[in-house]
Amino acid sequence: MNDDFSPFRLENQLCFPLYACSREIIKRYTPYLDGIGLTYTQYITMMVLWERRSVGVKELGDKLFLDSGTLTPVLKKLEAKGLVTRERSKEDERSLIVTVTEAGDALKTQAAGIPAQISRCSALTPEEAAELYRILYKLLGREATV
Amino acid sequence: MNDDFSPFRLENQLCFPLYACSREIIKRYTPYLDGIGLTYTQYITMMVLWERRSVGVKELGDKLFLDSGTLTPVLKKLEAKGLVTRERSKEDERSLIVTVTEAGDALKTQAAGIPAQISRCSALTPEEAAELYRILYKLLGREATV
DNA sequence: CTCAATTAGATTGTACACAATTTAATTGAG
DNA sequence: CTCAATTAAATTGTGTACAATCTAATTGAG
Repeated sequence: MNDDFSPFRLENQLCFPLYACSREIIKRYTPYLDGIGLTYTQYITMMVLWERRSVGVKELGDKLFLDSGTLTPVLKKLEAKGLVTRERSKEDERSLIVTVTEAGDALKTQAAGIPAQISRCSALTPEEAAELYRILYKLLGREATV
Repeated sequence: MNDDFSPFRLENQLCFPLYACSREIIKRYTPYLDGIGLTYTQYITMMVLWERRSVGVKELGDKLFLDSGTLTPVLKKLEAKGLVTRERSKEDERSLIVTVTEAGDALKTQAAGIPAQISRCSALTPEEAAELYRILYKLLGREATV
C-alpha cells in the first residue's frame, strides 16, 4: 500500500532532513547562546562582525543569506544591547555601516567555547562532517573554502 | 590577521550552511507551493497526511520535529482551507486527531510534479544526494531508511 | 479508589524569515 | 545636466518556531 519510493514520502525528500537538522542544531546552540544573551541569528551576525569589525548591511545580508527585512530588527536589537553601532555611509548615504563596539568585541571571549562544545555532540565522524560541509556549500552554490 | 581555521569563522561551522541551505531549498519550493496555495510547513504536514490519512498531533509533531505551539496554528489554517478535519480522540480526549479531507487528498494530484522539479535543480550528483541524506539522518539521530 | 504526577494541546510572548511595498540616495542614458 | 531606472534600507503584513505557561484528561502509586 505505502510505496516506499513515493516522491511524497517525507523520508524520500532532501529538503525535510535539511530543514529538521537545521532547527535541531540551532536548538543545541540555544542553551549556550542564552548564556551570552544572543539568539542564533544575532550570534551569526556577531560572528561576521568579529571577523570583519565593520560591514554594510547589504554585504552582511549576502554573507548570511538574509535581507534587510530580517536584518534591520536584528541589528537594532544588537545596537540596543550596545554590541554594535549603525551609521550611514559617508560615501553613499543609502548604505548603512554596522560596526562592532568594544563591548561587542568583548563578547567574543565569552563565546569562545561554544563552537567546540556543539561539534562535540554531533555524533558525526570528521570525514562525515567534512563531506556534509562540502555538499552543503555545493548546494548553496558557493565554494566551500573561502 | 584573519585565521582561516578560527572556530568563529562562519565558514568553519556546520550549523551555518545547514541553516542557509535549509532556507534556500525552501525558497526554491515556494513558487511551486504558491501554485497549490500551501506554505512549506503546510506542505510537509500534508505529506504526512497523504500517506497516513489520519494522525494525532503528537505523532505528527514527532515526525516533523514540531510542537503544538507551531502545529496548532498550521492545522487550523489547513482546516480553514478545508483540507483537514480536527477532532478529539474518542479513546483519549486529550489527543487531537487530524484527518485529510477529500479536498485535501485531491490536492496531492496537483502537487504531483513538485518533488521532481525541485530535485532537478539541486546540482548534486545522485551519490552526493544519497550521502547528504544519510548524514543528515544520522545527525537527526534517526535511521535513514524507515 | 484518589490525588499527585504526567500527558496532550492550546495559548502567550518573543524573534525571526520573507514577500511586497515604500522611501531616499545614486546612477546613467540621452 | 536631468529624470527615469536602479539600489539600499526600512516598513508592513503574514506565517512560522519555540520556550514557557495553562488547561483538561488520564494514569498510577499507595
